Amino acid sequence: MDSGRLIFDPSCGDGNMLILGNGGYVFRGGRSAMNIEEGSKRRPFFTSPDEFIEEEYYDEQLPEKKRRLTPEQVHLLERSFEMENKLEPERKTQLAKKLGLQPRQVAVWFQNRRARWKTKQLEKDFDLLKSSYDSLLSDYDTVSKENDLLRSKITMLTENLNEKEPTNVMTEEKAVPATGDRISSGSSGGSAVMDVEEGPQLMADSDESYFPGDHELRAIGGGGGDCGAHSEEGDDGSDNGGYLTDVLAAAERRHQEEEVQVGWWEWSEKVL
DNA sequence: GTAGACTAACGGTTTACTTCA
DNA sequence: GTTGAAGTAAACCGTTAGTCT
Repeated sequence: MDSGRLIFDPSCGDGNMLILGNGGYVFRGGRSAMNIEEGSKRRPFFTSPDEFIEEEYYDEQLPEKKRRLTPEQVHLLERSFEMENKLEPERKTQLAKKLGLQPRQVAVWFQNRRARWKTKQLEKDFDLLKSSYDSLLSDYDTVSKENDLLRSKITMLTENLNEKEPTNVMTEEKAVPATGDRISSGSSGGSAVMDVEEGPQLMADSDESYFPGDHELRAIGGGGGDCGAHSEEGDDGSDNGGYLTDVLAAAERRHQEEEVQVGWWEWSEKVL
């Protein structure tokens, strides 16, 4: 950065050292210099470049305390910052001239302004993520409740079915489409079959934490197959689009990689 | 009088670029 | 022409300290 070269400025009668950085100057040789003068005099940092150059004023100013920029100076700097938050040397010089500031001051102002902007931006991003997370959580609650409802429906319907057809309804192993048809034909909830297909994961993990991490994904993924249930109609358990769906799909894929698949019937036999 | 927020300015570090051997 | 060291300038970061409410 400001390579901080120390030079002796002959224009200063009192032999104060100036620190040169970026071709600019800083009129104090360090923080201790700030205490030399008590802050009884109130005047703008530099009202104009001419005043700065003027030796008498300059000498008077040397041990000056920190001064706030005037509203006009800040306004102009802000406008300039809005146009472009990086400062090319030429623009810096122009601004400095216009504002009656040192180029170094303009550079510092931009630096601090970028830092403030970044902080604000981080706060915004945080709020955005938080609201996204809250909404996801609320979606999950909804889906979870709906899934519970559908599960109890299926339990009820399956019991009814078993009572009516006690023969080997449950014996066929790889007949998910057929069973799906069968069950959905017996109820209004065609989605129930698709939803419950992933049931074991929900059963296993539904009490897991909502917080980020593998467990969360798996917990959400547990309701995962029920992306469809998320929609009000809950018809087909597929492709609702949106972030939630993506997350659930990803969790589902991950889950499939990690765990042995359990067929619907196998699971239903255990659970129901 | 004081605590806390804001902000001008600093020093250190990193990075990109230029110059030169 | 290429390469590595040295120099320079600017950005970023964390911090300090004056100002203001």
